[in-house]
Amino acid sequence: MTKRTHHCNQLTRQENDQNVTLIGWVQNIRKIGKILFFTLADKHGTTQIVVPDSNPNLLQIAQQLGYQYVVAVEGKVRLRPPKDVNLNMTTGEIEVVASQLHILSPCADPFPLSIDERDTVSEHVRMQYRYLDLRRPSMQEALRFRHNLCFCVREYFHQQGFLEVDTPLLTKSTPEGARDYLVPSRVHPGQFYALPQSPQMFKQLLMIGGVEKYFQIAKCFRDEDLRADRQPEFTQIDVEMSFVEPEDIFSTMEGMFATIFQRILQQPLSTPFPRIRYSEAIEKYGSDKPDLRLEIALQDLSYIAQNTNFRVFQNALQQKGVVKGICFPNAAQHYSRKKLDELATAIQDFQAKGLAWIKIQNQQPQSPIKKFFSPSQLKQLQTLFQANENALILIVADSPNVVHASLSYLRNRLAKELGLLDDQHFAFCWITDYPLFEYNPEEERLESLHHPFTSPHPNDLHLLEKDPLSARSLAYDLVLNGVELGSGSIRIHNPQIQEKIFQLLQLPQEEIQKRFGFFLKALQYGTPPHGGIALGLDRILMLLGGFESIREVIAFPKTATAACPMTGCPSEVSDQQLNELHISLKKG
RNA sequence: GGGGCCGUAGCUCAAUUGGUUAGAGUCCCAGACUGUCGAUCUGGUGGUUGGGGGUUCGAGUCCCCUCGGCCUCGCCA
Repeated sequence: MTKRTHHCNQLTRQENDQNVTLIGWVQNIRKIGKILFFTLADKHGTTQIVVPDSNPNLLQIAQQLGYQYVVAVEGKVRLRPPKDVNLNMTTGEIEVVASQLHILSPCADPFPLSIDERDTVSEHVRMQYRYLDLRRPSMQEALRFRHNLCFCVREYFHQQGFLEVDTPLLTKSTPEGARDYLVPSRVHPGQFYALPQSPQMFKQLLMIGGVEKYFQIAKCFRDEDLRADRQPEFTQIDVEMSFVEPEDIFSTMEGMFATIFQRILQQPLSTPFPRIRYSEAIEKYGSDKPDLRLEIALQDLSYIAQNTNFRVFQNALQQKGVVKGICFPNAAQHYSRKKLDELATAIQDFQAKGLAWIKIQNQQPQSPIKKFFSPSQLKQLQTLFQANENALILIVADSPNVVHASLSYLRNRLAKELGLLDDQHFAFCWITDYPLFEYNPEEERLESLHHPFTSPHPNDLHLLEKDPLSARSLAYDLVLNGVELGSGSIRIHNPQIQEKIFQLLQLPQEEIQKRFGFFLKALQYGTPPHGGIALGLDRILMLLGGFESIREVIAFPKTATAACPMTGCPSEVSDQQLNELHISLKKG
């Protein structure tokens, strides 16, 4: 095959007069009289090729060229006439005068999408022809970005003395948590492997195995409904360390991000990241994944509300609810009655029954509920929210969960609508001191908030029996710009405590042995204190790269229904395959 | 499982209150053009309006079902 001597972003006036060979895809052909120009593109860039009128045989071959043909061009570099220099191209000072053209591969017509970045192509078509979509420079850049970041992560952990260890993809189903993807066993009729939701138990077993510092860029699988930032298979930066406390994990990960920012983004990153206790995050921002690009916090006005005549506030407070609000300066004129109604409708998703609002306009509070407040109460409100002219205060009265979910949503939504969020700014924070358990009212039992291997907070061990819901854990989340990047914890290394947790989760002894027996056994043989974290690699790339969806940083992503329009998976399989797997399908 | 938006030429879109033969740009084909670079100019090809059913004199438009895409609530230890 013809070998290329240069790539398509390489030639400058330095190479003037040199004989070169380039190989690439034909981008666009311009025929002017008897001269023919075309742009040749490879992954590095583009170069203009001229087929001169002095070579009729070559022109004849050039006539056969079409969009996205793969062609090898032999020719001589020459400087363009000064008036025809194209400053938009790296190679715009030169062109290659073709002496030979070899069509290596023609391209089917019609071409199903445009490679040109200036054109928009629907995402469905992009997914169907992902291999063509990938030819777009922005997608090449996204793939390179992902590679560079992974490379940087591996180098960082390597230098810190970590070992990257592969863990199995065919493993044991451990209910609790997300729905598993199952793989039927041919050799064991009626039995199934599960694809890992995370390598959780394996990385702990590696600690028991004396590895001390483990990391892995690990594929994980969860059979749950999708979102813009959720795929059925995704990638985690998975980390586990022995003999550590939370702060050791924090500084290790901060070091990783500092390295990424320095090498990949070439911008400074301020460390350490702020640490915020879970309870404080909920009180101040209504969420355990606050967007700290925005300083505005929620305010509790229950003490004012309880003295007003407003029935809605009274009722909420009587039912152990709260009245809280959030104030946006300079927002009043942007929110008409109609838009405020839309906000009220939107928070119905979170079971909120209503939205109260106050605008400060012409130095006066304007509000449908103004009549329920005395002048001094209005004054108190304005002071509490530091509400100046043109401020907009949004208030929700309900149970704490509803109030926090609603106001957190409104905080994010208005910040976005008002253009207060700079996507070039990266605000990290650690959320700490999570509760160990939450109550599942449907199953009438406790559930682990993080996972059942999470160590209780040492100061709260005494609460496990009498008030488990008040017990804190040594779990933590890392949040970036309002998105949860991942979570981790210090693990339980004491088999008695681990068994105690399983009991509190009301797992029957038999069940515990069946699911986790091997793991409890392992804990008995000298388990080092250990802990770790797992971060969503795709989400990190999405945020640092300024993408709207993690699909943009995954070469071959799936749709919202977990399908692939390109390969057509999932798909039916033959009866023979099913027979071998001892599976019969339900009719209907 | 629920809610919202969407589906018209290969691609990106338009089509008035339900009213003539569903248009435009681009792509492709042919011709013209000796410095273009999203070339330009002239002409041409290209349609099961996602699919099925219904209402109507008449459906891209209204109704029902269905398929597909995107967003979102629930869900995601």
